[in-house]
Amino acid sequence: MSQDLDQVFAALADPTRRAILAMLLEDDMAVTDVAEPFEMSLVAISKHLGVLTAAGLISQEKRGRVKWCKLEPDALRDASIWMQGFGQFEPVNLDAFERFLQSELPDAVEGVTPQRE
Amino acid sequence: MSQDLDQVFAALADPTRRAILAMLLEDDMAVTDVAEPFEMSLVAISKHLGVLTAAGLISQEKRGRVKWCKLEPDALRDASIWMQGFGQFEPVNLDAFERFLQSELPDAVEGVTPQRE
DNA sequence: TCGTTATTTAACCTTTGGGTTAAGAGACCC
DNA sequence: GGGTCTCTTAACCCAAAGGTTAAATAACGA
Repeated sequence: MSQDLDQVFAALADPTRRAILAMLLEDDMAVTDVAEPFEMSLVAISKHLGVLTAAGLISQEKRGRVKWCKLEPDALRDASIWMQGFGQFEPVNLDAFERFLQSELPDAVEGVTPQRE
Repeated sequence: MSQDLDQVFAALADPTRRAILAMLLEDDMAVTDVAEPFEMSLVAISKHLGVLTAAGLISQEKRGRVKWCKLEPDALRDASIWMQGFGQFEPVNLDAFERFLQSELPDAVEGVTPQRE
């Protein structure tokens, strides 16, 4: 479905959301912990997580009072296939990927919302 | 750069723009010809082309009074690499890609902006 | 030079997106 | 039960996105 791609690409268009996905690549996380490194309210992060969930990029499971966020990389499959139709891109160049992570992981979040002090 | 990815993914999030890219996969086209199959104004298409150009996904070259639009698939490379970091996706499954094209090419544009008569 | 074709700019409108704060709902602990 | 922790909902704000029509620009063809 075309609107699935809409949602996936739109979700990926935000640097905060991409950073969240990169964090979840390491491990499942609770909402509060996801929010911790960002310079924005928990509510904002909660909304971002809602967008990611709607796009199918993560799933959220509530256990007790904490809601666990889990990466669902399969949601990227269709988008990836779509893009590959435009050209043969590297067979998983992990080095290049690492560089992206460097520029998008929590540490780099200050770059996203530049604020001194 | 993180904002490059912002622009690329944001550009891809719109079905009209993805349809345009799919059209350009076949051949370079003039702005008017790109606009022809869509049920929206030429101005709107011109703006979409501006977004695609800003994202680097196409280039536009003016020859005489017509501006030619050309696909620049390399712009997808970084985005593709980013996504592949989340999983090994099919080594270019062209069948799957064809299906996407079917659902996004001009004929399917009515599905995008559903309007009878 | 004049009308036509190709495209953009300007001005506008409405919806969506990303953020805020304040209040609410559940689950936990004592 | 009362306080606390986790997360969402509600109400709001502002900027950006996607569309419109009307007017401007620029190249062509006669």
